Amino acid sequence: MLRLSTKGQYGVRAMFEIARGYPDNPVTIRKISERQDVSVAYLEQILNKLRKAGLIKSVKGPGGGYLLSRKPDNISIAAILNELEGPVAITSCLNPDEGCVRIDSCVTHLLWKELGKQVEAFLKTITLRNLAAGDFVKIRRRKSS
Amino acid sequence: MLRLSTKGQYGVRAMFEIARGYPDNPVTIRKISERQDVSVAYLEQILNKLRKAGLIKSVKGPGGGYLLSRKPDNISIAAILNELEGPVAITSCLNPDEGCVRIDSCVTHLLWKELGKQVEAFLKTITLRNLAAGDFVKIRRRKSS
DNA sequence: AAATACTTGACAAATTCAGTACGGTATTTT
DNA sequence: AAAATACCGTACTGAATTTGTCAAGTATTT
Repeated sequence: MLRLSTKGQYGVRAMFEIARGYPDNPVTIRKISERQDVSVAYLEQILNKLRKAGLIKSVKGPGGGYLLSRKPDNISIAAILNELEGPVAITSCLNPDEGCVRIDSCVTHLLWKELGKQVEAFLKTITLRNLAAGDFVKIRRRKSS
Repeated sequence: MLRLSTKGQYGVRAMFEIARGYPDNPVTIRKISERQDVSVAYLEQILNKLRKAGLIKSVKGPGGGYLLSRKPDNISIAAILNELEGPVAITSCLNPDEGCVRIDSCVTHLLWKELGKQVEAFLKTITLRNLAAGDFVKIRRRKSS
């Protein structure tokens, strides 16, 4: 359950590759494709979205490719996934675009909302730099009510 | 992103209704259907799985219905969703049944694994009793590395 | 001018989801 | 015993989503 689409997965991996060229060594789509084993055509769709979102910028011509727009420790996994898959929404009625007819009577509404918040918070704490270094934030649980 | 299927959602809501009859007041499918606005036929599929998993038991005949097998504070949301949707697996390669060909080279493997663990841990702390009472565990974040 | 790269939109096969339909079986009440 | 009530199980299907591919551009540098 709770699976992420391939677009999101590939997107993060692509960003990781682009981060390797930071700050001024453009990485071509072809290189990303080879290293991460994803087709060039599919990557184009993904990178296009990320570029429009301002997370990366492109340099044309020979020697060109993609570059990070910001520092690796300033780009979170949450930011990447948000562009490719939209915000975390455990249920469709939690999606801002849709709406919930039975919020008041729904006993689970708050539960899913809270879960979504937890996930989002976690993904916000992980940046491309953390990813490259392999160090993730550990969370300590504690009852509060 | 990260949406839960309706089976999981309806399953939790159905369990909530059954919990209302705890400890010895069987709740019929029809009642659950009316209260939660889910078709009887669809609920049958869902409750069947939960019964086989031992979370609920059924009483036949007039006056019959479904009962919780254990105390409400001993049934977690994680347990319910696990039966209906399988374990949390952010990526298909984290599903125990499948497998990952590129674990070693995959930079994101640990990230998704960690996220899955966090989600699972959260859902384990919430029980049907918490759900009925509306009190959820709050988590406090803290850097550890 | 050629080579290299990025850009865009349409399209389609495959998979998953959400739910229905139907034909049972078991138990209790009258 | 029969009727009523309730659960059990499989098969099927229409719709939506996912996961890509394909084709035909446009832009920039050497």
